[in-house]
Amino acid sequence: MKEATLKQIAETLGISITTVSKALKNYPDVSDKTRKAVHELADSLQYKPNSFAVNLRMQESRTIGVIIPELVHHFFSSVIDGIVAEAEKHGYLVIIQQSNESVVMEKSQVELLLNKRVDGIVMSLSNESNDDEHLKELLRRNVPFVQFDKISKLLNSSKVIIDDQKAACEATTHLIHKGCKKIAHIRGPVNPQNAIDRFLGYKKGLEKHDIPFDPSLVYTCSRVSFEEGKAFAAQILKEHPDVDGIFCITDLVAVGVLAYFNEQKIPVPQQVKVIGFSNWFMSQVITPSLSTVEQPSYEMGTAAFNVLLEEINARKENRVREPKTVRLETQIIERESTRA
Amino acid sequence: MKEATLKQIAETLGISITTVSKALKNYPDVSDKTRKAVHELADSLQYKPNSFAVNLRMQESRTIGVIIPELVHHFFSSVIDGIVAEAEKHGYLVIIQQSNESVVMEKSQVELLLNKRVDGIVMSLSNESNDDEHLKELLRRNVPFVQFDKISKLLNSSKVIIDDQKAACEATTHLIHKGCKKIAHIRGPVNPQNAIDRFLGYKKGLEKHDIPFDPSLVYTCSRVSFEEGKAFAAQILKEHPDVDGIFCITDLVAVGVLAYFNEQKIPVPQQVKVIGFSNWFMSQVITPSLSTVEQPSYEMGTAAFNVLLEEINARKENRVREPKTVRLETQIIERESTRA
DNA sequence: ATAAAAATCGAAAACGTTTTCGAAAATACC
DNA sequence: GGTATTTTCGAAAACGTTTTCGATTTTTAT
Repeated sequence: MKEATLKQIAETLGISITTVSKALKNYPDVSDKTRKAVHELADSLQYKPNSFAVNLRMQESRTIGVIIPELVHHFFSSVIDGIVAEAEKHGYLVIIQQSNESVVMEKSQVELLLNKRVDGIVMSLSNESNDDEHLKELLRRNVPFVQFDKISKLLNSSKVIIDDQKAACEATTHLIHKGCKKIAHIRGPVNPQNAIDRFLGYKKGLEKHDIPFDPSLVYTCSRVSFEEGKAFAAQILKEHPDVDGIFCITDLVAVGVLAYFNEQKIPVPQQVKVIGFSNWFMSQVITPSLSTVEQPSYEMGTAAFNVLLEEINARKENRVREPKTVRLETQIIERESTRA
Repeated sequence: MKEATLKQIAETLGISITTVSKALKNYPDVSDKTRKAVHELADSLQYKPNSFAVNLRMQESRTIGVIIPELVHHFFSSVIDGIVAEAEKHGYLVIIQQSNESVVMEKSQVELLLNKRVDGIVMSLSNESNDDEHLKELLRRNVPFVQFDKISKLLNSSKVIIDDQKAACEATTHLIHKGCKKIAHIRGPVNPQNAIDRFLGYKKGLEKHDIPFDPSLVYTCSRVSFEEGKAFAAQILKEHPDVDGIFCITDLVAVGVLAYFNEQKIPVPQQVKVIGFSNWFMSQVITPSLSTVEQPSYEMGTAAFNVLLEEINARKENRVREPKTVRLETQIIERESTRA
């Protein structure tokens, strides 16, 4: 049994396709009688407009693409949650792609989404992304496009971000207020803008409180993993036994640090205080619970979709539109790992 | 600047659309000279076939839909990871939908995906799902469809699952082998098949070792949350102070239990041993680390896609195909929470 | 009654592709 | 040279919808 079409309905009712189409969309120029007849038949046949045809005719798919570095990740899955929920409200569907932190994948995925002619793209960059060419291409082709979280600062696109530098400065300040004198920073990889900004925020936090910046206290993750957190914790303890505070690029790393300290029976927060970033769910359930920076992930998702929607609509109406940047607020969450 | 089309290429080259199309697809009946010319022009114009038109013509979108109860969830995001990765290998894109554990949403999302005419649907049921009508409709309309994890057993569709009953029996047995005499079970909601099966497995595990089943030792979650885990831990301790083992429907709940025991300084595993289910990432980083049942989530995703793909191809070739059930292996992972 | 206005309908183009089938051109054969 | 064969090409239909614009019918006004 095939799907019902306008043609079928038209033929069985002895009217034209045009009229059927208009009847279903409640155009004013169709009589009540035929409108009703059409609706009834359509219902009984379970008629659904063929979206392939609608897409072709309307030149839109009501589908957007999202590219993120990693799916199994508390932050990113929360953002996607927000995007999908907001998209659904507006009748859009969401295609998910995962770059696995590789620019090559990222490029081929952008390509793929472009070929699929999605109405727009939301994207958080992979750590490798030093190459902007595929993103510039998006702008050149005037594809609705918004970056979030891990962005390319130079690229003149719409963005949804937090103020990483400010947040990191606040996190560092939090440690200082809790009495830390010698604070290490486990930072993210060199490329991503937010790793850079958080590092700068750490530095600024120190400077503000007249603590000299010591580059040997900065440890750089490559994979930003739990294991790296553990390893760096050990290294920090060996190289700087008097460290009394650690600010980590993200909660996952901080949890690694805590795990090592647990193993070694290093008392947290008494000997060392630890603060993470992003407020992963995990952070509130471990012992000791982890202080962190709340990053409104779900809201980033909804905001990203809404900015994208504006761009989509602008393009549809042939309006020019300046890229827009939405900056969301963060907040320090104090838990056991930094109690005085 | 508009996207290039076959027509454009045909006109500038002074040949027909047909020939351009064939040249690009390397049909044998086009001369080397024109083929080359077409390819060159197409490349320079960055021609990409309009997928809307291709979809309409070919009656397929190379896109599948996935409906899950919850996105921000270690298990489900891992499954999706697997689905997306496998789909990408085969040139398919994946649309994600989230039912938020509501049948109403689930129904409207099935509807939506059907209207979008995705090539197939992969789905894990919401806890509420007692109503099968929308799923039966999928089968009636012969839509390629596979269920995973939380399935409707009665529905004659393809499935990718684990043997929940066996796994739960093994988990219970594990506790018994570690010396537990009085084992409580925090079970999932009443509807989902896997909650039922895990409960049955628990019962069977007890019976096998001649431990009488005591219904008052079974606690039923409604939201399967961390908080519920904490609350039930307290309740168990009050109602059955001599409980020495707890088998939890999932790691999240088990982590709640551990959190409560940590607070109350109840020694785990000395006084009570705890085992969870699913091997969430969290479970290896908490203290004490949580014993659990490894559920191959990523593999469930890849398997689900591959089964779906078989169905899609069968339908394309008008073959009839019996629904297929893939059963994946589980494995007990012993950690600190059940050490003797 | 007729003319003007309003209501109702449908033909046709367009969206861009794929594929069938027959025609034309080029090559081969005798 | 003519015929048979192979290469190369293109017209046209089809996928199913939306929308413009003109035609027809009905209603209202005079």
